[in-house]
Amino acid sequence: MLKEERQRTILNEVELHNRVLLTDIAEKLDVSIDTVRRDVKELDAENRLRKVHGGAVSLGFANYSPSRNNVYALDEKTEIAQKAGTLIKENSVLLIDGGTTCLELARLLPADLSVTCFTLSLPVAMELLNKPKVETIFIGGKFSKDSLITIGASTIHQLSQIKVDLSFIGTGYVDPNFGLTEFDWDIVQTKKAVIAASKKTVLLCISEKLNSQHRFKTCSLNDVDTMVTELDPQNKLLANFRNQNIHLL
Amino acid sequence: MLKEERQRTILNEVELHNRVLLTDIAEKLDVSIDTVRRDVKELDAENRLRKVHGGAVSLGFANYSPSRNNVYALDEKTEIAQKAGTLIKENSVLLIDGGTTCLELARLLPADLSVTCFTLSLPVAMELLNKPKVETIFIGGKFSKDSLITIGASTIHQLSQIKVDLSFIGTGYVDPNFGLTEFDWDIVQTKKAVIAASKKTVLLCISEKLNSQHRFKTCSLNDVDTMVTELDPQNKLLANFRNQNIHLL
DNA sequence: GTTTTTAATGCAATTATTTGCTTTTAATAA
DNA sequence: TTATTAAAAGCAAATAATTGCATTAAAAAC
Repeated sequence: MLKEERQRTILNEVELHNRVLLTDIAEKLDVSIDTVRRDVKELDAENRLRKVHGGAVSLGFANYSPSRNNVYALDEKTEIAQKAGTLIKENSVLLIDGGTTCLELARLLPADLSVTCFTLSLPVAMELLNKPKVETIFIGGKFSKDSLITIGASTIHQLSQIKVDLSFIGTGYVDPNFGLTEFDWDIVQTKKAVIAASKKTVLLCISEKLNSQHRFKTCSLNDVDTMVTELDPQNKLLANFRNQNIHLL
Repeated sequence: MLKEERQRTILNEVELHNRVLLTDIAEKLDVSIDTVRRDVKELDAENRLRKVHGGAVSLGFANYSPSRNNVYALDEKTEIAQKAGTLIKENSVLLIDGGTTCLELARLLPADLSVTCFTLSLPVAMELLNKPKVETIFIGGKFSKDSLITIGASTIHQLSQIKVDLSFIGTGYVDPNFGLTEFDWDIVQTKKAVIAASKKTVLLCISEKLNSQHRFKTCSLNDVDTMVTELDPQNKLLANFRNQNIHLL
């Protein structure tokens, strides 16, 4: 039997059943497990399936790479995400909110970082699933089609059941006096629940949003522990945010 | 024997069987293996076949373009999804499982269909969020990186709290006697919970999976109400699946 | 028609791949 | 934790590919 035939058969099995055991394949093809292992290794290297301990799984839809071409102020957000990343400790339990800045944080998580990560954002979850050592737990609920996060009573109830070490949130608007505010009431309720579920909360916020406000209040500025912007903490734009019992990064 | 003639024969063999062994050809044409090797090398250089260790394969055989839509047996799955779609009633509450066939169902939901749709699959959720009139509710929990669905105690508990009109599930393996089986124990538990949370359950399954089985059992065949394959319900491949108290579509 | 040149083929020696087996190391499950 | 199972690494036998060379067949030149 030709190697190509064998690999074709393996791919078929994987595509058909999504997941196969090397031992099953070896038996089916009547070759040694070593051969199957080597084949699967090759196919994995060619990105035609994914090798896992004891078998192989279909790539299927797993290779999702959303285009981040049209992200507003991507450079600033990347800068923020990088700074925020330094706050993460190995083996801690995180919660990552929605929004493009938080998404960027998820994307930049190192591949060798072991953490447990809750999220209620669909794009963030997609990113986290690319990180081999991140255990991802999704907070379910009704989806907001606009923000791609889950919202509503069920989401909030589930958040009330957990307490994470560190959460990263975004906000629509932030002001030294009015605190964090949003346009959408449901989102505010969800963010409140996120903050309540966190020992410490980190706000990721591009400087452009500083000194802006809207109708619904999420929390006061000193309810969050750290605020990360793309600016140097000494920057004078942040003057009003000092002396607010908040750590600037 | 002319070289041209020989090469023509080789190509015929390759097209006919998708693959050939050099030794077989040499014997069949009664020339030395060297000659066959040289012929195949030439044909490979002319891109008329692909030379591999020990033989040759047809171009179509190994043809794999990573950019192309990568879903195995997409046509069959589309056919299944279309048939399954006819079972959906306006304003009903659905639950859609993971897997590429279920994903295809989600993709093909009409834009004007108003339904409430639960899911535990991340890709399915992505699709549903494109449907303006579908209210999407995600069943949260720990993510399986392989299958991109949520699994585990929390997921199952949440499933126990709901009762949907109609659920669509896939399966890894299905056999008239052994019923629906899977490779993964966690997935079986989740699927059990899905079935329990449904007034009616529809199994989407391409015919290639018929009469296959694996180690963990999800349920018996008659625990699902309808099975949809790409085949005509009268097809003889489905003979063993009739008289199983199951509706074939 | 003969000679020369060129191409095609088969053979043998060498080199490279493939494969299964064994041992060691790593990962997972109980 | 310990026991079990899988992966990796190294080895050896079998098989395939490559190369150079000799022989034969075909084509071209004289």
